[in-house]
Amino acid sequence: MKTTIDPCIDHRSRVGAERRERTRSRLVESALRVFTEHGVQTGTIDRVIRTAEVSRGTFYNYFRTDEDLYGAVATEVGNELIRIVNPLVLPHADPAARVACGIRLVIGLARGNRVLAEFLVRGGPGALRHGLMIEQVVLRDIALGIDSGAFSVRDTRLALDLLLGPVSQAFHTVLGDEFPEGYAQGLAQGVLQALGVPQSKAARLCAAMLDEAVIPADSLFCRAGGRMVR
Amino acid sequence: MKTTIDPCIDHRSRVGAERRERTRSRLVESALRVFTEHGVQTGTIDRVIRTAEVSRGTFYNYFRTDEDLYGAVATEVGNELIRIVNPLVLPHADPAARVACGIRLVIGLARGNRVLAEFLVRGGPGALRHGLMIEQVVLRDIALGIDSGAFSVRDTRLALDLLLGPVSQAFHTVLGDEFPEGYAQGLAQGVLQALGVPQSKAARLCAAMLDEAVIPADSLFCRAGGRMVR
Amino acid sequence: MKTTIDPCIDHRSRVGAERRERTRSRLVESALRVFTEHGVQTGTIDRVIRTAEVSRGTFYNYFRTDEDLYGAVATEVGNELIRIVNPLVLPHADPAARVACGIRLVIGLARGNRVLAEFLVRGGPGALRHGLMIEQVVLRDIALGIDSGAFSVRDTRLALDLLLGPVSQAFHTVLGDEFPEGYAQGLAQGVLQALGVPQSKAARLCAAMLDEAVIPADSLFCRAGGRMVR
Amino acid sequence: MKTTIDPCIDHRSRVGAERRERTRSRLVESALRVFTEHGVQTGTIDRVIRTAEVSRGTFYNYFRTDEDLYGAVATEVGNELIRIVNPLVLPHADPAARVACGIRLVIGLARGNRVLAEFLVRGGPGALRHGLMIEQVVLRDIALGIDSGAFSVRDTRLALDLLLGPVSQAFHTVLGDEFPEGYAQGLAQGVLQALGVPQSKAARLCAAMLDEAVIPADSLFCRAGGRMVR
DNA sequence: CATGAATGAGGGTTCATTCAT
DNA sequence: CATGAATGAACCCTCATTCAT
Repeated sequence: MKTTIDPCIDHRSRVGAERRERTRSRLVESALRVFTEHGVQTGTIDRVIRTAEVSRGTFYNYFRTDEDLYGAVATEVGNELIRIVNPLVLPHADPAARVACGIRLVIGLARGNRVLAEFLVRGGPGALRHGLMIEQVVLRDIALGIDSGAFSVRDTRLALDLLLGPVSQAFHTVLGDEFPEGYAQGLAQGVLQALGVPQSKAARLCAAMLDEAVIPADSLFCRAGGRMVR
Repeated sequence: MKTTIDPCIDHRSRVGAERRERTRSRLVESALRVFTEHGVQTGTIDRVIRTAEVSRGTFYNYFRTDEDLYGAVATEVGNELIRIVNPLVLPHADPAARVACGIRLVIGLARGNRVLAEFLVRGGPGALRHGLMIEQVVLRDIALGIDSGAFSVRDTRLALDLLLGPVSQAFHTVLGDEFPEGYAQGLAQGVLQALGVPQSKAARLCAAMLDEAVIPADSLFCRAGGRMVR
Repeated sequence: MKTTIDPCIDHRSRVGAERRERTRSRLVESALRVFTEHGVQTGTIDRVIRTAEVSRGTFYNYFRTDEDLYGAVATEVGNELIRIVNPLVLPHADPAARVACGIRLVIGLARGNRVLAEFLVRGGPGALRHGLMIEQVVLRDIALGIDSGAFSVRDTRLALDLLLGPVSQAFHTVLGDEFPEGYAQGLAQGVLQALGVPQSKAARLCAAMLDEAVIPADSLFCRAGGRMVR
Repeated sequence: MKTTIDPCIDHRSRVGAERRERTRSRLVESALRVFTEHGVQTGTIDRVIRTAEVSRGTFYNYFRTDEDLYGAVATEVGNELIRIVNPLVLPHADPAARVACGIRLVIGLARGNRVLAEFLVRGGPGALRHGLMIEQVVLRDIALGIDSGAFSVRDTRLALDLLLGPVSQAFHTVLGDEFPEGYAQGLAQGVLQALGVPQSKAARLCAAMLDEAVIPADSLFCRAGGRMVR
């Protein structure tokens, strides 16, 4: 009605939007923590709102159902992974190098941050399918490898299974008691060979020095309480 | 006088034991069917007893909790798998051949019987750990391959992840819409290569003719309602 | 700005707290009624929530188990008894007079309000031990009587058994078909004599006029549906 | 049909009757043990048949419901009490002496045999009402005392409450941690005084020497596993 | 938007009792 | 009579979701 109050509304709505975003983040963080500690199962919401110190009603202002929440967390986890790993993978031109690098980095991250590993394990095989990580990154490099002749596999689907399968198992191993020396390199090498990269090249690529990925202190994984291990 | 009673008692207890065994089987079958159709989640018991046409109380005469039931089913599924696949794998002396054969057979079985595939997918990664299958069969052949030098992988754990990971993903693919031509052979070949078998040998082994495994009509998988597909 | 929010919050939380208190009261009342009519046994919760016209979930927002509920009711019953009887007992300086007065009043109350009698009988001997009644009132007067030489009993435990035992039986009698003329006085006199008060004094004290205790209309006992008898 | 088989039938039926009686006894014993250890509550029958090493069906050949069983046990406990106590009470001509003697003996028995005390406590106040003990023995002596002028109480019902009340509490005390010196005599004396026996006479009667009641080794109480204490 | 009391469908478990063998 | 598998009504309890304030 009065144009003079516009800036005021603007201010209010901007403040409100920020508030809203902060609350949402708190919920996602708390949910990740809860999934990590208790798995994806019944009783989640109670724990989440207690962890986030938010009321029940507030929760439902942000997520309509618990699956909605799960999807949001999985998506953000995927995006965060990309944000951390992608910059370190992209410099490599060779698709095989990219895959090797990506696998080793992800396993390294999971080792250093149990929150991540737990979530991927607890969430089941579906956890990796949410968000955009798979689509954007893995498929991109697989396609590149097939097209360039670096991989001898012919089928995209098959390649995906040969890659994600071992990585998925790796998360289990990461959480287990014993973590064999050179496991990450070995796994990456195995995957490359499975895709058709010659053993010698695979071995060489996986033995290469690797800058360890570093999780930013303000990352979702850290905010969700992941204590750095090792 | 005394001896005339014995057979009577024997008869009674034998009849009782048989009845008991039949009921237990009905429950396990029904549970497998339910897991298959609805996944491993809440609400299981109700559905199982309805499917088995058995009272609530009867259920608890056999299984103390739903996890107990799940364990029983997983164990029996594993045992049944061994019973079917093992005889066809054992004739091969070469560990690589065994692995190739085993993988292809299992995928074939899963294709032919959705009950099996669904259960393995729905049950999550844990489903394969129950029972004795892994211990007895897979580890046996992996150890054989490592010891004989057929595989170049050094670590058992690593080898296991490189093998079970892709197979696990394969079950997903089996249930999906598209099943690429030559997928099973491709996957087996990939696994062999991952384990360090030279590409040429891997390709040859996986292209070999293979007697399709046949599921006995009285098998748990069939009793549980698996419609044969293709 | 800030201060204008506070009253709002205050208001909300006050309304919430009141509502909560009302619901809790409804549950306790209903429970007392149920214990009274059906005894303390299995099947309580269902009946309570039906009587209180409250959902199952609501019940568990207030009491974690049925024993929890029982404890709450017993405690409140005890407290209510004290609240009613104590003011009439305290004016007496003589411990023997206090005991006589207390016993007669309680029996009178039980006669006038079956809810009370039923609960004390159904709840078993443990019902009287909850809350603070015994500790605060009975033991206080017994100790007084022993110390002042009014009672010849020496042991507190013994005195308690000689007092609570007959009173406990009295509740049964109150609920029975026949209630002998002068029963309450007789019982009180017997207890005093048991404690060592001379027969003549005991008789005199128990024959004294007694203002009947009156149960406030808003008392738990009335709210729980006790129809006044006689 | 044939008269010649009569003796045979007789023999068979006699043997059968004995068998039957033995099984019934086993069940009653087991039930007493179970009531003693777990109280009178749900889950009884399972425990009883397991203790008696008898099948479910057999149980129902002897008792139609669980209350039926409880009644049988209470009755037998009462009868056994009479069988042990009565012979030691009857020699006394004075009703006051009889009551004093009876109370002291019963408390002594309960002290020496926890099975007895537990059952009487667990079973609630109703336990003493079953069977014939009360009718035959207690009432007999109370009537005697009133008629002879030994007791000044006038009402039978009142006298019963003044007697059974304290005894009932005594069972609780017997099971408690501390058992005051001279408790049994004190309680008996208190009861006598309550009934109107002069303090001096009551004190004298309760201080008299007392042959301790001895529980026959083949008594129900012993067979039910009561370890003798003290 | 925040709050938290209330909801109630949904699931799990027990146990007295029946009944075919 | 003995047996024990089967029954199912009756309970207890949880938790995702709604809604008045």
